[in-house]
Amino acid sequence: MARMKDTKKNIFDAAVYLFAEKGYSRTSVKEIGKAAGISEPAVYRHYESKAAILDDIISVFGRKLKSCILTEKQVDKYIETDTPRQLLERCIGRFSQEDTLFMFRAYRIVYMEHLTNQTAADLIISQMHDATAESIKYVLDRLMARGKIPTYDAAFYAMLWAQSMFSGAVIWISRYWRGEPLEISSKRYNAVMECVVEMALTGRIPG
Amino acid sequence: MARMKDTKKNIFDAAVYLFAEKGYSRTSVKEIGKAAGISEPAVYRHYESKAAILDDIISVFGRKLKSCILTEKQVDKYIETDTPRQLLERCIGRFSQEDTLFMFRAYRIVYMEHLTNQTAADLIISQMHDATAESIKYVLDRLMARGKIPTYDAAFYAMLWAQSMFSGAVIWISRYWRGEPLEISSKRYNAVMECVVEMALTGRIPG
Amino acid sequence: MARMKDTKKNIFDAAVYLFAEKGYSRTSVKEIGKAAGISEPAVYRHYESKAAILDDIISVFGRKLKSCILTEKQVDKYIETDTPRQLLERCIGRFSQEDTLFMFRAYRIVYMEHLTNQTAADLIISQMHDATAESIKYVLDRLMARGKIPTYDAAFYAMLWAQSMFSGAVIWISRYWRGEPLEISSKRYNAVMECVVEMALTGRIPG
Amino acid sequence: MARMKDTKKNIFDAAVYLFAEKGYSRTSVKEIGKAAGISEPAVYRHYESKAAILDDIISVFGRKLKSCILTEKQVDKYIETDTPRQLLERCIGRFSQEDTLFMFRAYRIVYMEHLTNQTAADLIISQMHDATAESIKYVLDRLMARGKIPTYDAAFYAMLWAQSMFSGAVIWISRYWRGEPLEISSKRYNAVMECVVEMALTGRIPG
DNA sequence: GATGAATGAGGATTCATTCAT
DNA sequence: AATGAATGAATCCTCATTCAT
Repeated sequence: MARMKDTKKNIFDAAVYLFAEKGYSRTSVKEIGKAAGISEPAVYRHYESKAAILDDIISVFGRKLKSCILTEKQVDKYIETDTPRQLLERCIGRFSQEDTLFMFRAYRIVYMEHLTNQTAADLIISQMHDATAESIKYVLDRLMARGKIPTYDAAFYAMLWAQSMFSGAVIWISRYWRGEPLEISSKRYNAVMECVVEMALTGRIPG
Repeated sequence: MARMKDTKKNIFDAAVYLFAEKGYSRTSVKEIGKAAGISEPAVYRHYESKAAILDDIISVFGRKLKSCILTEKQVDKYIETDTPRQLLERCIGRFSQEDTLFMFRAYRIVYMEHLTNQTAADLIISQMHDATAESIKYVLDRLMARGKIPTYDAAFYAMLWAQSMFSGAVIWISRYWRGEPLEISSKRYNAVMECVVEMALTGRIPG
Repeated sequence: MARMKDTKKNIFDAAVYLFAEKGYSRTSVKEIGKAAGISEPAVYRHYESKAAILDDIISVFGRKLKSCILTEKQVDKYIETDTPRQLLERCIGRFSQEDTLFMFRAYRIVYMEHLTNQTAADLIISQMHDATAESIKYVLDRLMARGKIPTYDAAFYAMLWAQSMFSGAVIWISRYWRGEPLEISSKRYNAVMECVVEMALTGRIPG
Repeated sequence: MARMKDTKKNIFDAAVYLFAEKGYSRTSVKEIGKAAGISEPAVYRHYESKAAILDDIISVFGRKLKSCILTEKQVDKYIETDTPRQLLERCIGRFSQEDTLFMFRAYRIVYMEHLTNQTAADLIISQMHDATAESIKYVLDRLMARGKIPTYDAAFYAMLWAQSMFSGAVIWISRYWRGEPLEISSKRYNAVMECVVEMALTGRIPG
């Protein structure tokens, strides 16, 4: 039924909003219900527990995040047609416009919880960090093999890149939450990432 | 009275341990009291509220952190005697042996709370990130001015460096908390930082 | 409609099973519905409330129980053809094979609830205990009048008999519920009842 | 501190009263607190959980009950000085005046819960029933060995006796709860037990 | 006739904090 | 200076029941 799906979506959205705003443990199920336009117990029709909502959020976040990381197959395909710069820019990982707000909030949630939530921790370390670094390393290796970029320690640079993305995202989000206009935070973040790409292309610090 | 100071120290230490282990909101004042060897209400003799303990921890953390960032004065002094590599390695920011465990835990706490705690957020963004980047930029600028290192975009590289330190610390701590032996996490972190220094010296990605 | 009757029967059976297994108040209407293969609100089509289901169970149980107690008419009939032992064995009260499981469970339910449920309490005291004792007393009186068994205090012995049946049933059921094989519990119970009959016949404790 | 012990005693007493009156699951912690003159959370200062209160009640009940069952040592001692009737009357198991009300209520509680509470079930079956029967069998055996009572199947009669006590207690309590004056219920119970003793002495049904 | 959705009332339990001692 | 006791508020969650569809 459309109704049910709507309500579940409302709960999900409300929880994403509230968890991001106040933190998981500071948000009560009652508030979630209220924000979703239903009563507290009604929440339990759709989610087994408060924790289940968080799990759902984390898992959706993880899935969307994963889809931003280039697979080897994708790299193999794009490398044939993209310029090196185009290919590397694909690695910066941008979310579709419509997902941005969700990702934004989910990022924050996962961040807050990752030190006490196993799944969130795995997500950040394994997926956001390690998988991203691996994917970038693959791209760099392929470009080096084809002589498209200078040769250097791809593993190290991939890790630096991943850390920069990771860390940049946190800083960027935090600034935004503290009131900095989105465009400015965003611009800062992008400026750094541009340089990161530049460095990958030339093998040297720009400037 | 010495006794009182001891007790306050015990509360502080107990809170650091517990907040790091379970998170601020999942730790009860009762537990803190118990771990400090006193009763729950006794905690209120020394701290006005639970939040006051957190504030204290964050502020101590901030102070210690700040002392790791080189001031311009210090840079001006060291630059006369250190080799470039020595000077840059001072920027990596290591804590004295005896503070390591505290910093370790406080890092975690500040991290968990920084998205809902203004002070913690300021600390991370302004101090850990911006101040660190600024300090490094100053070092790079001075070294470039003296022709000791190649010329490149010092502002960008300082930011990359700061992000790497910042992000590395998170990953490193998380891995440790998830059970990875300290030496391994630590070695990974150091390896990356070595490369960061190397890059600063040569202006190019190593390898 | 046959369908409707079936559904009601399903609800009844499911409730008997669940109430016996977990107790009335620990069983939710949802569970009953689920076990009956229907939805929660559908239960209310057939029973006004949860309590109404319990009432139904107790009343069915009471009816079946009553049919096990010999009426004076029956006694007057059987006494002409049965041996004293045969007649007394009729008083032990056995359920038809097909009802055993239901009685078993209902016994348990009535037992659990009889201290807070008026109907159940009446059932146990008036019917199970008093009516049984009365019926047995009638049998003993008739047998004594005919000189078939020795003369003794029939009222007292009938009460002892009833108590033994009653108490034996509880113990027997409890042992079974705790995992003792049915045959063993059953054998123990029957052994005692055999002796009870023997005593009634001889007027003395056997052995 | 006297205060604490008082409060815990109050909680205990309130719980005994309420559990007996309404059943364990129909009684809320709030009610217990109120009846004990404290707030709901204060109950948790003294008992870990609602279940812990029940456990305490059952355990106290069990202890008092046990002290009513004659040990072999006691039997060996009393047999030297008591008349057979005196010794057998010791087996009927009476509680001290001051404990009567508690035992009364606890009996009811244990009864209600014994079908879903392991400890209560063990208590009833192992202790109330089996241990009582064993103790009585020991007494009968000793009296027979000394030729003080006729020889008969002591095991069977001990079980009959135990069942009668057990069942009698339930009936007696239920009648009382339903409004029958205590003296009448009590007199009925005692009358039956007198006959039980008489039978044990003579080996035949009295009257 | 049946069900998905919803809810008000209430359940056990935890917690930060206060206060009398 | 320290604590045992107590509490109001809030938390997550369950349940019997109703109602629109």
